Amino acid sequence: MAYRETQRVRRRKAATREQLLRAAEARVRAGGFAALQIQTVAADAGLGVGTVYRYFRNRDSLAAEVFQRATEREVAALVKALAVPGSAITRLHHGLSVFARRALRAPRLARALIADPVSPEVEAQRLHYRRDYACHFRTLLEQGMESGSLPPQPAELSANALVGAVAESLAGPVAEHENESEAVDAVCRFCLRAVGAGAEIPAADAAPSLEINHEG
Amino acid sequence: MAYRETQRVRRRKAATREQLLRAAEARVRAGGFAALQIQTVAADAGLGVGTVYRYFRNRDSLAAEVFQRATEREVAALVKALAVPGSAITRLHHGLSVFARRALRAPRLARALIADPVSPEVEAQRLHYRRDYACHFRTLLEQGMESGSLPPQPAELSANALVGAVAESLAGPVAEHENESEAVDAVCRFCLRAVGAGAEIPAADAAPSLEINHEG
Amino acid sequence: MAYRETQRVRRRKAATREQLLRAAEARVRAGGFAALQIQTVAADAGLGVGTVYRYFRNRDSLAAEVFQRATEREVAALVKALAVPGSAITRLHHGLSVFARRALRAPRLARALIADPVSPEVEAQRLHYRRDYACHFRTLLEQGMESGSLPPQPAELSANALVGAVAESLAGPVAEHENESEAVDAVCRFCLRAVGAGAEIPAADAAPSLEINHEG
Amino acid sequence: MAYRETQRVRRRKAATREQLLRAAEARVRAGGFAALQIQTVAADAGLGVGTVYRYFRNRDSLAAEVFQRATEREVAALVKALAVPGSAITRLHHGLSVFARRALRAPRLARALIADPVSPEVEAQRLHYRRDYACHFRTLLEQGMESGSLPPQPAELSANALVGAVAESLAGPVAEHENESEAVDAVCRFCLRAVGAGAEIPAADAAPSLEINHEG
DNA sequence: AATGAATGAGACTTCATTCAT
DNA sequence: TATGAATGAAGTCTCATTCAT
Repeated sequence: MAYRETQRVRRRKAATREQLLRAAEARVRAGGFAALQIQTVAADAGLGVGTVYRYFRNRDSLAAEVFQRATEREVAALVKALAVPGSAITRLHHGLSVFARRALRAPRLARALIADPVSPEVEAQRLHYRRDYACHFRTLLEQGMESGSLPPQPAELSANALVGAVAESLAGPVAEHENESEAVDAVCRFCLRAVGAGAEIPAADAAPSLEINHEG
Repeated sequence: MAYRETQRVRRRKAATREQLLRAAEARVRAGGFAALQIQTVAADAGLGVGTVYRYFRNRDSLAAEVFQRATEREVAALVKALAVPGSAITRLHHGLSVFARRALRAPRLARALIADPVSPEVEAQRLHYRRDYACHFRTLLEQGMESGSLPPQPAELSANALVGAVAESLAGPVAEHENESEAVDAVCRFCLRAVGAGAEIPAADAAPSLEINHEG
Repeated sequence: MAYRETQRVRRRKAATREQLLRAAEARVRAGGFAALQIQTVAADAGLGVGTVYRYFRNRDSLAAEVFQRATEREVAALVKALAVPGSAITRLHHGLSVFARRALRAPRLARALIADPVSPEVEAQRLHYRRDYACHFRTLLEQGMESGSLPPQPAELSANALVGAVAESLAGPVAEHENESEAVDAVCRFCLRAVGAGAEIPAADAAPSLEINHEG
Repeated sequence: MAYRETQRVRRRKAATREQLLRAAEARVRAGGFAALQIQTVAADAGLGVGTVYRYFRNRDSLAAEVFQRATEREVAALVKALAVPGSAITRLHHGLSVFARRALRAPRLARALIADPVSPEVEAQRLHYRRDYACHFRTLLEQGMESGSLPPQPAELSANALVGAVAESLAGPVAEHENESEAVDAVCRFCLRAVGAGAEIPAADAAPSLEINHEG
């Protein structure tokens, strides 16, 4: 009756890891990366401190994985949003809209991913994933420039500026808005104008209205 | 005699306070608010730790004042930049250009003021001063809208978006640029288009070229 | 059938125990008793940590047994070396030579057995086995004294001093030697003189040259 | 009334440092370097944990200094003992006698200095100081060899062997002795014979009888 | 019987703050 | 008034041991 890593155990382990990551992300979501503390996370997950170290080499590794997962989720949501038919500008609009909405719903998390001071290990993740993220905006911008529908501009810088504009206005520490939808619309218009697509901004009532699934 | 003594003392106290604030800001400039540590600051200023507590109630108070002074300096620089003759858009352009350049020269400080996680006490300062800061952009935007040279838009949100766009693209953790002047120009154009002044963007060689005095 | 089953099981259990002890000793050999960690040993042996506790009550028990086996092996090697024909001094020379060579080949292990700080449980083992070990030297010394070929001396103390002299000079933390054989010879001469057999030291080329089998 | 580091404060600081080093050494003296724990030492010294770190960079630094001081004291005692008039052998005898007595009085400390496993930082100290220590024995041995009163032998190895012989027989984990003076005498004789000075060993009642001051 | 996931006591270290000088 | 010595709460990480599977 030798020990076998049963299906059940494996599932439980995966669940524990998941639990830890969820607890960790919940903390980050509420208080940024400074709030990701081993003891707290362990307690939140209903586990012992030592257990955390069975699943993650150290605090930074846990933080890096929280970062990675959250960012990948954002990237996935963006990619999905961009997968609509239409011109580069239309798709950019969709992407911005989704990004904006998500930032609005989880502002502290958005800031954490975009601007929180983090350890070098996590910073590396940031560089990696942000490049990935910005890349999608960049590609659209380049398409738009090629087709002549967007004026020439440094795509990389514009992409970062878009991220900054949305994040700061909707999820920044001083952000404030009465009506969420209006804020999203306004930021989208701001961004589209910013990249030079102002003329083609659809009417407000034609704005993309996608459902958002924050766990997706 | 007694009076002069008092005055001399008062002057010395002011100088000590100044020293501490300078040392503290230098740290923030290099490593954000996390780098503002009492012992380090005291040592940098050539003073004792206890002395810090004679001039500031606690670490947060010191941080708040560093924050305040730095922001006030930024506001002053902005106000000065906006004090040029010309249309709202021209002045906005000047303001953005100055803001961008300053962010570029002191990126870590810019991030610290705009996005670093801080204690509630400092966060209050942020709210106060950022409102002040954005107000100047807002006023110009409102003027532009009134005169019809800018399309209608929520001024507050646009102002924040401008700050975010500049900060993230020039001073953000992923910011990267080969040529500083070009980056500044590009961001300015991005911003002017964003607020709807795209058509009136001056040629690059007509861009405002102001000297910057970082201590000013 | 049932009997053979039992025997097979018994053999397997013995093999597992052996595996653990081997892995544990390997660690001690490399890093002393501090390097004997349950998790490491289990992993090295390709077994689970829980399994370790099936075969040993706790860490100290495992350490004690590692200690015992290693010391017994040393004692056996010594006894074998002493089982040569010849005078007490000749045999002592053989013994020292073997001891020295073994210490030289496994210095960290030698230090672990002789000097590493260990738990009281293991310390008890040390006392027991070291007495056993020294006993053989002691016996020879006493024979030598009786026969008049060695001057009177407290045999127990001399025996310990011999162990210390060899261990420290060949396996001590500051030990250093260019040529192993010469070092062994030199220590042997040192020891023989120490016990008062200086005059009878054989020429270097007549030194005993025994094969050493470290697993034996 | 500017703060001045008064004589009194300076003295108190020195006293605190001393207190910490004493407490630390006391622990080492009782339980080896493993017993040198920050919390324990702080408590023993009647100080807070943080205070330890005002005086020592970290645990290893404290350990290194304990090591250094203790070893320097041993070296000094040895040097003083060797500063008697007489032949190399006479002086060697004095030195061994002092070394032996000190090892006997503080056996755990002696073992800690000579054989305890320590961090690389402390190990470096060991190498440095042991070389220093052995050097004195070595010099005498070399003098003896030159003058023909000692047979040729590798001085370095002999010196280490002397240290090992004394330490193991008097301070080793298995050391045991009814009469301290006799043990010291016996070891000295053992050592003198070992280096080839057997014939010149003074009568037991002519053995050097130096006072020992362990704090000296 | 074997396993390894879970545990938590215990060690180290940092840094804001206090207080005697 | 200025100082910096002293403090200890809080955070990270390790590793022997237990226990459900």
